[in-house]
Amino acid sequence: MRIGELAATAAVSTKTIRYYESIGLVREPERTRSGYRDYSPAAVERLRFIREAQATGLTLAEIQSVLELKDAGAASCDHTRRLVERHLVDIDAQITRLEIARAELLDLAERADALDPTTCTDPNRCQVIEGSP
Amino acid sequence: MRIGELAATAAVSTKTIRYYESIGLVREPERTRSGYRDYSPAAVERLRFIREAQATGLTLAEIQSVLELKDAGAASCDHTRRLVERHLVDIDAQITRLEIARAELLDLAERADALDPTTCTDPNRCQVIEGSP
DNA sequence: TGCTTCCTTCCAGTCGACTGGAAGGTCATC
DNA sequence: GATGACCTTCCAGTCGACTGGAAGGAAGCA
Repeated sequence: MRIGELAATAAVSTKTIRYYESIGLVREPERTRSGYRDYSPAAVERLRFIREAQATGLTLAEIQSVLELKDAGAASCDHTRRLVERHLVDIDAQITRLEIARAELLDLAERADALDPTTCTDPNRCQVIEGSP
Repeated sequence: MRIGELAATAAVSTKTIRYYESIGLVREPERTRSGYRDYSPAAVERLRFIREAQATGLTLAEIQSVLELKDAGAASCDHTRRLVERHLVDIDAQITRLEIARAELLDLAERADALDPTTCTDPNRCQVIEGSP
């Protein structure tokens, strides 16, 4: 199948497929005599795999390292598991950062509610943001 | 004071200060006869304000809109509060996304633990990532 | 033959917040 | 007058995952 059909089937853009090819995430397909990319049905699976892995938060670089092992025929479960675990640590760190930011923002919002806006006139001071405990 | 001293005092780089000036976040300072930037002590406060606002998760564009109101002498508490509240909604959405991703990853990790790696040999399938319930 | 739709390559831009580096000017100190 | 620290401007690059657009070739149909 040509790139347009693959794109429609896998619900990605043709641009994205060519981009994936350019970074080595999908292999170069056969070409028709006129130079069009000609994909096998397996390409749909590969794109689906990439999208699923992406949905779990893996970056394209991480997905690529899984795919390379898969392509080499290696038992990739172990590698994938390590990647997944590393990513889990990252996600936990991100969540922690966001929760800290969230608490700070809540604090600001409450302080803003408690303040009289007419007293907030010093152009070099904003009582909402400044003056944290 | 010159840019190096300001940078050291406010714990930012000179590059960052010039960048902030280029996007209008800090005003153009006076210049010495030789063309060096010459800052008033108030610049330290402004940078400190920017860094604090940034630490609460506001983007530079958002900080700029607060600063513009402050510079205009307007009562900015109300505007700040709205920005803060909007950002709170964003953060909650981000946290939710991350928690979903986290649950998926945990699931993957458990599945990986339960699998026998020697059965993961089909180069087009990875039992860890695929076959989600 | 013309029209449309699809395909090709290649280059450049997006977002956010900087950072690096080149080429050259200025100031204080030895 | 030489050295070194500091300053100037300007241009380009980073990261990640694409997206836009130009210029031109190919396939199918009336």
